Amino acid sequence: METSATTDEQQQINDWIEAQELLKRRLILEDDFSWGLDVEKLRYVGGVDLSFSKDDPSIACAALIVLDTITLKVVYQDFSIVRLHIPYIPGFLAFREAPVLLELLQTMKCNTAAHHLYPQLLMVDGNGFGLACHLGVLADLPTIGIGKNLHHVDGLTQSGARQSLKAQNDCTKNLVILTGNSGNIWGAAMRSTECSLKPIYISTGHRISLNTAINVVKLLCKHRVPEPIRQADIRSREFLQKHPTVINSNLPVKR
DNA sequence: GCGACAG
DNA sequence: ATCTTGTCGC
Repeated sequence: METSATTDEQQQINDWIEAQELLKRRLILEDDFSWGLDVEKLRYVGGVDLSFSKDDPSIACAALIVLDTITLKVVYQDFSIVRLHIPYIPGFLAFREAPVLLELLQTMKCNTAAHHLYPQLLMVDGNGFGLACHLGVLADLPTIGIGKNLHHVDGLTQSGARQSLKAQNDCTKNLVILTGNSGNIWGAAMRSTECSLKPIYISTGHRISLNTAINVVKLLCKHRVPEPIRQADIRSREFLQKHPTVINSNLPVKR
């Protein structure tokens, strides 16, 4: 029995790996949108995040917020409290968090009153090469991944990234491109605020180049974490505290 | 083979 | 992700 359970889990992982391979083929790694870095044209940027209940770690509040790039104010927000059935496994975060977030996006798209605020670009917490790519392809949106930590991949490590930042001769540079052992560029580590030693990790999700992603992040960094992500983080946590028992059961439930 | 490992 | 106080500074 135990061996069959293990086999099922392994099969699950294999399915996920295959799904990721298919998604990877659909990725667009260059700028694919009509707006430039002009805030008059890039007006609405979204941010998504999940907060978890301290009592029951399977209960989460997902948030989608949209920010006006000119005022840096929140112009739209929506939340969904759900019970997650898929565990957190490093490397497979998207399979746990993407479904709720896609649903929040879909709800907004169908809402005629809010439709004009639908984000032109989405910032996702986590590293781009995981959740942000996943969401970008499935929602067909330009996405940027913002990690507060680095998921170790292709020989990259958090301490290595920090050393690279520190080792730079040019003191004015607070950004380092992260190239893995394979030669692939995975993203960038950036000190987004003068007073923050700890960098954030920026990476490409979908339909955007790393260079543009970095510039958009700089544009929206009032604090260490860019504002769309920060607001999604703050507000999802706050919503969960205010509505601790209202669980959305409209997600697929295991039977 | 083992460990490291986004949220 | 979550558990957590005070404290320093603009």
